[in-house]
Amino acid sequence: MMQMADPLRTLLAPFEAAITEAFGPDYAGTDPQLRRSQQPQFGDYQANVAMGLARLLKSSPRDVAQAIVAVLDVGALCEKVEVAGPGFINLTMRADHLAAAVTAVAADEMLGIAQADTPETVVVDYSGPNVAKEMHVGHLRSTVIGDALVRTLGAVGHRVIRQNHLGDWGTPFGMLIEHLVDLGAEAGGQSPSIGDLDAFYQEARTKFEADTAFADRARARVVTLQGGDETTLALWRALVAESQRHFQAVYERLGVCLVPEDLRGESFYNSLLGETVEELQKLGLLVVDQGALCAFPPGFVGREGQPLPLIVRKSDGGYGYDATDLTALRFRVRDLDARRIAYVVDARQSQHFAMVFAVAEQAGWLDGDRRAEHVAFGTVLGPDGRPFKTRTGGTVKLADLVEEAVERAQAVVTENGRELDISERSAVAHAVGIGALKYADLSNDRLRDYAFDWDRMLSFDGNTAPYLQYARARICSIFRRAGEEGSVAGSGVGSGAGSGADAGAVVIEEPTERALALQLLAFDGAVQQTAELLQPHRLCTYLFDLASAFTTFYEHCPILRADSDEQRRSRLALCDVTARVLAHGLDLLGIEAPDRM
RNA sequence: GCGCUCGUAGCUCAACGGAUUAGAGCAUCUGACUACGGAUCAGAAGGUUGGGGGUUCGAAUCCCUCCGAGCGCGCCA
Repeated sequence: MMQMADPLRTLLAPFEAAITEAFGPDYAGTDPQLRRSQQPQFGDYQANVAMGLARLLKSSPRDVAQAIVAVLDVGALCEKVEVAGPGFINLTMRADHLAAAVTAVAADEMLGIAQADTPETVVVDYSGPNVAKEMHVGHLRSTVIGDALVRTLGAVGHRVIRQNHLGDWGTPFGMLIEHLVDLGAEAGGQSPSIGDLDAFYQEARTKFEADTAFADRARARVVTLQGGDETTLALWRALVAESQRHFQAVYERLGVCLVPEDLRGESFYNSLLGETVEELQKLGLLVVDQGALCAFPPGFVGREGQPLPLIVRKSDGGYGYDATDLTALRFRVRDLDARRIAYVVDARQSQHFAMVFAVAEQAGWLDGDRRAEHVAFGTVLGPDGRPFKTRTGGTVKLADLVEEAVERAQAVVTENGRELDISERSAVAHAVGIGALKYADLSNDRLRDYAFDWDRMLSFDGNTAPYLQYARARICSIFRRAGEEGSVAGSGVGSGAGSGADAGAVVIEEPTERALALQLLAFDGAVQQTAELLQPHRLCTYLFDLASAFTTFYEHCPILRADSDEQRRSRLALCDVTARVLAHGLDLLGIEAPDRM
């Protein structure tokens, strides 16, 4: 375990000790409320605890702050500690300590990311496409946000279980299977390639609505499917397999972690639905209402003010998604032993999940130790401020979106890329296009709707993936140059990050070096916050600020032409850590960082 | 009708209940280069944080209310 690098962590213990010493054991464990200072004039960090504490102590905030500072032992860390304003404690770090802390980060494979004291099993439910339908822009957010959370939660030491809640069961499959039969699948024994999944779905739907005989067959087919008829199941499996090939192709193109083993579709829970009903019934949580078996979680009312049910079993004896979601939650708690379950699903389903979670709490599946969270997100909007559609008003297919992103990136890279051969140019276009697409989604607060804009997301200026990738590529270029100058044999750019072969001990002298160091040390905090709040945009903001801090440093501080060899090696070390943090941070977002662009 | 979410600079977005001056990026205007990658940097201008109350030493943030936008609200998922 590396020593703590982030001063916000290092300062914690001295502050807690000082608070206890100043005010007695009753105040042990008081949060000192340490923060980065917003402005340089207020130091590097500040503690805001005095204002709140003054209220409890019936004292003035400044006196409380003074009392803490009087016994605060941070001489090895800080060069200045002062009480300011209403009672802020402003801390200015010693340059040698910052330098040592950055050096510690450089020596750490995790770049300062602390591992959870008590690792938890976290289930992340994301992507969730529907069989026989192509993934569309609506699946982009769930897939991209979920994947970033999977990576980030894993990075802080949790055991992450991915669950792709495939829509592979239910009433639509009657018509889909009948349509498949009409196409001759049953006779030939070989499933036809579905090709255009959406067209297939639409054809089935059209027939279902126009042809009553077909509709009757479809409804009957649902019953035989759920009854376990082998012939029907074979057709269903063919349908699912064909769809899975499509999904997996998109996942691989998009570079998300999901693999076939992560698929746990609705059909999986079919055999467990009865147990769920039984258990809820024993607990006395179910009542029959209008022929359906319902749970009525308290506090939810419908249009007429009547209690709103979760329909655990429909009046026709079948099961809907209320039952499936309850069963899936129970399975995740009981069989997967989840402590935390994150549902990365559209915000429009918030009431549904609130009700599912409420019933799960009544059933004792969730409690203080086991929590479920709806990681809700808003809609992707087009230029008109309405949900993003194609020019003809159709849904935007995810696969098309991905290809267009790569094509547009290809054009930009071709225009600007230097010394890149064809194959490298293509790889860079892929990294930039996919990165831009993902970053545009991740960099906004997920709860808000966001406006989709190709030009903005692919710009090299502003809070975009290309800007971050470019900042890192420039650093790689410095190391290539350093290598060419022959100062250190074998100095090159590693695949994952910059190379530190030419780097030495960090020395902090210039203000821009100091600002960069402070930002580098905040990586851990940004990652922890992202994992705790499940908000990837926090990591995006951090990385953008880091890239900005780097370019400022880069403008002000000559690196290869530094005044001394020691200074040069120190600055190369800062470059190296910056490149590695950028690459690692982007990787946590599921974004590649090419060495050259 | 009830409920959920959102409302911050011309545009796109940040901001853990904290500091005189609410931050960035686009766009606009000024500057700086034969460059450690100009796919850059420095600076200016631009906001009664939708309106109004309240809590607090301190509010964009918490509470109430009104206005506006979006989305939900019984057997589809």
